[in-house]
Amino acid sequence: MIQELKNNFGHLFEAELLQEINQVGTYKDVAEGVKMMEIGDYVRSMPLLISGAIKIFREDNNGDELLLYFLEKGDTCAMTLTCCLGQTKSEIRAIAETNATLIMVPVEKMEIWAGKYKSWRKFVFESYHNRLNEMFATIDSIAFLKMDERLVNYLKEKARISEGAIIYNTHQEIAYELHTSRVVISRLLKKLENLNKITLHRNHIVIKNI
Amino acid sequence: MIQELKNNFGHLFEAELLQEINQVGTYKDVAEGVKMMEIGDYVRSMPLLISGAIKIFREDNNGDELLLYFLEKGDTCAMTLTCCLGQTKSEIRAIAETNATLIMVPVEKMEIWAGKYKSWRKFVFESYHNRLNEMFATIDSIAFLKMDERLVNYLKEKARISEGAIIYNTHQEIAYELHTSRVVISRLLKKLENLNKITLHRNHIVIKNI
DNA sequence: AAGGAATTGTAACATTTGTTACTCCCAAAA
DNA sequence: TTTTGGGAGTAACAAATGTTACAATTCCTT
Repeated sequence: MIQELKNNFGHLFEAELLQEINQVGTYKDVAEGVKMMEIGDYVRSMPLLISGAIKIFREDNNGDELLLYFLEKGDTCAMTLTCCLGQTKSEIRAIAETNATLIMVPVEKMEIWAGKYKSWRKFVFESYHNRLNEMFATIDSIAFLKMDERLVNYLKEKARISEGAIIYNTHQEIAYELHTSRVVISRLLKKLENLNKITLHRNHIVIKNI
Repeated sequence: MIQELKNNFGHLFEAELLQEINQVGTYKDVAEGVKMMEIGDYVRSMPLLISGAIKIFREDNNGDELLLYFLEKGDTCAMTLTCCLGQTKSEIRAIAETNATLIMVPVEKMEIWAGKYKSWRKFVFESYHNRLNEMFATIDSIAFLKMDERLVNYLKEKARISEGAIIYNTHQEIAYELHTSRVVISRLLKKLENLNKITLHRNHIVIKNI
């Protein structure tokens, strides 16, 4: 038994299902920055995230992109879940935000286990539920908040994900993820620095008090 | 057997499941404008939509609201699906956009059928998939489009839903659903009228060519 | 018919966000 | 050491959206 499997999913799945996952699943390491799924891709296996974080993007026809949410330990990809069954293409892009480890499960198992294991159904439904809620949060953010508030939320979330007070991003990168321009981000970050909430450095930002 | 059940879901579900739905489900009529679910509500039964349309709203702490998407014939509510299992509260508000008819199924059945019927699992997964895609479309709209384009999309969708070229809404109502102000909507509608795409009237809008 | 409320049109202005342009600074490469 | 390129700061301006105010019209109620 892969120990990480038991550690991260042991409380969710019964022993028999854990055994099955262990047999058919393959362990996989992904380095920070690696693109794990592209818009239009077909999905052949389902990832169970053991450690690290994955960021999920949406992109429009002009190549403008927007960060939707992060996947973390214990999560799975909602896109995969339905793409397998419906044979449809991915609507999102997935990039490793940090180094990540995951277990890949062949898609055929998904439907089989859904009929066989109640705990698996529960896991899948809850995954959907979580993803829907993340989407609601994203919509709230872009619909109801102004850019300065969105930026603060972004910084908080990044700090939480990376488990530290330093965010290693350029202003340009932040601008892409929030779908705005570098100048706007620089402007707002400077305001936050003047409010003594952060300090700015080349290539990184230190969170002090936001 | 309720005839509408067979007509709308007969191609999705096997005979045995249809029988079960028929036995435990209750037929329900909802008049246009009626609020069917409020944010914070607990959900006790699952609706299968037979006819009409239901609009789904998100609202922030200040009472600002935003139209997310419409449910139509053959759809069900994704919120219900997870709220039942997880015993969590609704994150959305549902209002009948037109007169609607639906079949209400007790929540207990959902999980039972998910173990028993492959067609039910397929239906539930596809419902989630459809809802996620609606959410993506909503996010695209508010993140990447300007208000004039959002308004055009809104008018198209409304016309499609109501199956006619006349939209019975005031500018104020449209403003609420798109989360902007009445003046902005009046301004943009007037532009569309000048482009000969619509004609404006008190309490309704005629779509000509958009 | 008169009064009042709701709906729409429109001007003027404020705010937010996006764009362009230029500078300086830092770090890595030559 | 010098060069080069990316990152960041900032001003000036443009565009989109939001706000306030008021007038005109229509419809409903009295």
